[in-house]
Amino acid sequence: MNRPEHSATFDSEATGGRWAVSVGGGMSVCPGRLGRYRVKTPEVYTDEQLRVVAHLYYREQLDQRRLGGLLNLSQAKVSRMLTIARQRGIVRFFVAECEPRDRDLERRIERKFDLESVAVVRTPDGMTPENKRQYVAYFSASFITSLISPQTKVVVAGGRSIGALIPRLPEDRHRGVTVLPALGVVDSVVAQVDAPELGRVLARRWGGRFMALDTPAIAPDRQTRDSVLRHSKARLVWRRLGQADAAIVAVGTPTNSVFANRYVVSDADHETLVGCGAIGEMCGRFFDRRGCECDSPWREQVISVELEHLKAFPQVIALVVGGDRSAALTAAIRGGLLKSLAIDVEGARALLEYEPVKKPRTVGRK
Amino acid sequence: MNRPEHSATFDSEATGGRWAVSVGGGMSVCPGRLGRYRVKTPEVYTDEQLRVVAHLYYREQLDQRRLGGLLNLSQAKVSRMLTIARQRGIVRFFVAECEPRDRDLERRIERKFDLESVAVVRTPDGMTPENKRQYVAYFSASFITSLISPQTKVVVAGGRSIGALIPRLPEDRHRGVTVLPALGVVDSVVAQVDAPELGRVLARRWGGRFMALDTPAIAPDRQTRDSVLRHSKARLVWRRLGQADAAIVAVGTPTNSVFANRYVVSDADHETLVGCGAIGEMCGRFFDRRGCECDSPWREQVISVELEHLKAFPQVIALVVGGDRSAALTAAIRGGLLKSLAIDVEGARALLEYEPVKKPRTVGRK
DNA sequence: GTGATGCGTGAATAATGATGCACCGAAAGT
DNA sequence: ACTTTCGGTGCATCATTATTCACGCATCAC
Repeated sequence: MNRPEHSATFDSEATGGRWAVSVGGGMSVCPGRLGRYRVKTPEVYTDEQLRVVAHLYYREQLDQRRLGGLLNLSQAKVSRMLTIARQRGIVRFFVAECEPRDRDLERRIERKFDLESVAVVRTPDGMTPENKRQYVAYFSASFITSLISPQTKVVVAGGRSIGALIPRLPEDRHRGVTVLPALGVVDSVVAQVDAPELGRVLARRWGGRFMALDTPAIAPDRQTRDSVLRHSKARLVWRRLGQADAAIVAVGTPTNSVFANRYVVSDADHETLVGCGAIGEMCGRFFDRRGCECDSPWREQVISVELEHLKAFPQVIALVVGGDRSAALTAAIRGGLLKSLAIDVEGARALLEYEPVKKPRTVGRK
Repeated sequence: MNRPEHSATFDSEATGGRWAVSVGGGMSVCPGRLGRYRVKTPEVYTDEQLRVVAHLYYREQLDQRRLGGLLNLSQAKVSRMLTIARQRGIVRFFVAECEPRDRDLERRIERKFDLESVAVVRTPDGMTPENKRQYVAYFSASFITSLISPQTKVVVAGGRSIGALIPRLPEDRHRGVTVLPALGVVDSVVAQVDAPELGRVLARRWGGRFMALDTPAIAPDRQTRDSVLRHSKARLVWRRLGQADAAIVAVGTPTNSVFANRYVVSDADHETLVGCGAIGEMCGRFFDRRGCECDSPWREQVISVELEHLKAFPQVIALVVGGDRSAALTAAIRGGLLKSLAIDVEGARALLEYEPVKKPRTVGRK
């Protein structure tokens, strides 16, 4: 009981994807597996037929069921025809330009700090910090992904920002990286945002393998740490940490770090650290305003990737949300700890405006 | 729930504007009561917010739930924001132009027959007759509506075509017409497409009132008819029929009319009618090729609007689907029975090509 | 203050759209 | 000729989106 639908003609610029989207003046049909479909889904429907269906659906606003009734098509068929109509560009969506990144700030930061690449994400006003993290994570995900080569070793730190980031990273089964956590388990109570957890997820996501670092992030004292590293099989992993190709890290402050938040950084500890000149933290290690690790007892207890190693990585990307990290960030950058940065507008502005208390003793670039 | 054959469904409550649609080069934000909303729903959201949501939804293809999670909005809110984004034109749909009407044929018919206005609807190939009716009805609905002034008296005939039309007529609570059926009940078994039924529906649809004609469409004989009209209170209604401002009618043939289809038009009757020169039918009345009512017994028994009255109406719109009505149509037009016409391409072509023949042999018999 | 009134909201729910699946017929392969 | 393959289809079902509903919070009139 059907349409003698036949009258093959025209050029169907078949496209994969689902929605033909156009933005601003130009128009970009969504990508996808073109050639395949071109062959697999030939001219089953006339452009004219699709136009009619599209017209009735989008302009006349008939729902698919009614529309099908009118043209004697099943609802499923209408749905499929609409998909094809979008693919062929018979229907296009124009979305007002919304540039989620501030290119200008990016340039300025890149120039000022001589960073490899910077993403500054515009966050809508009135977001809660958590929203902001999610938002920035979302919009910097592809940026960050693009900075990491397939088949490499990637170190992943923990924290809420990175915790927000990982699930947004585009799945990519062919990236096949080796993921290592920047540090071990911080607490017996495993948090979702601990580096090992995140690493595991990332490895799964990118179809890579994960190497666990089954050590505590912090040992009670130096001896313990050394023996852990000497005897444990984790030693291997730990050493590989130093030879990774890239790292995705967050930047903390003495008052706001993984440890400060979840741990024992007593007021006393805090004072000690500040006394040592600590101004920021990365991967569990505190550094001064030159970006050099502080020579505090912490240093002897932490089991994580070393700052000196980070410096040597071809790529180290920091994900920072918020405007209270300028000092730490500046220090880390000046110290050559970072190569790239993803940050929100607020943070970017603060960073640009931040003036180190003392003369910025620009430690040479990496 | 499958194939509702043809919808006995109601009207889809056109809920104001749902989609901002743009076509071709121009762009029209969906109508609806913008002004109203503009006032009722002032700048609750900034354009920027809407852009972000629209971007994430249309370009990044997040579903509303995920998107809401990202921005900390309920799914419902996202849905509403998208609606507003469409209304404000932040999102626009471009649909390839699809001209459902054939302007050229319309011109030619208007010119050739000196009709007031003509709509020729392009029907896709391979439709069943029922589909075609639905389709033509759909696309001629606004055309027909535009020809009928508010606050006037409208006569409505029956039949499948008009039955398909009525539910497609745009709702318009301010039209406030008075609807009268072209004729009474044809049978004790009321069909959905009988004039009284259709009239009722139309009146509801246009927020007007309906005047019932509680008489049979056909009386057994002249006496009965006269007495029905004399005594019945329907007389009033019947007389008003003659004073209406507009009519929406179909055109039948002696072999294919309301009566032929549903009733007693025996072969004998048929012969009688043809003998009288009947070539077409409208509102239960048969006419010859000059458009004059045939002087057959039928004429004395029918209780319906008179052709002479139709002639006097400022507006009479015929809705015709199919190419087998050319003779009847030509006669009706030549006789001045019609002012406007809505027809499909096939019918239009047939009409233009049709050449009246002297011999009443023209009526193709089946 | 004390209701009214209106607007915006999320949760629940209804409506609508997309898709997995089995089936069918045509064309290709054996 | 028979079998296989493959695109295309409708149905049933699942997923997503729109809307209904009751509520909370503000403003406004009394």
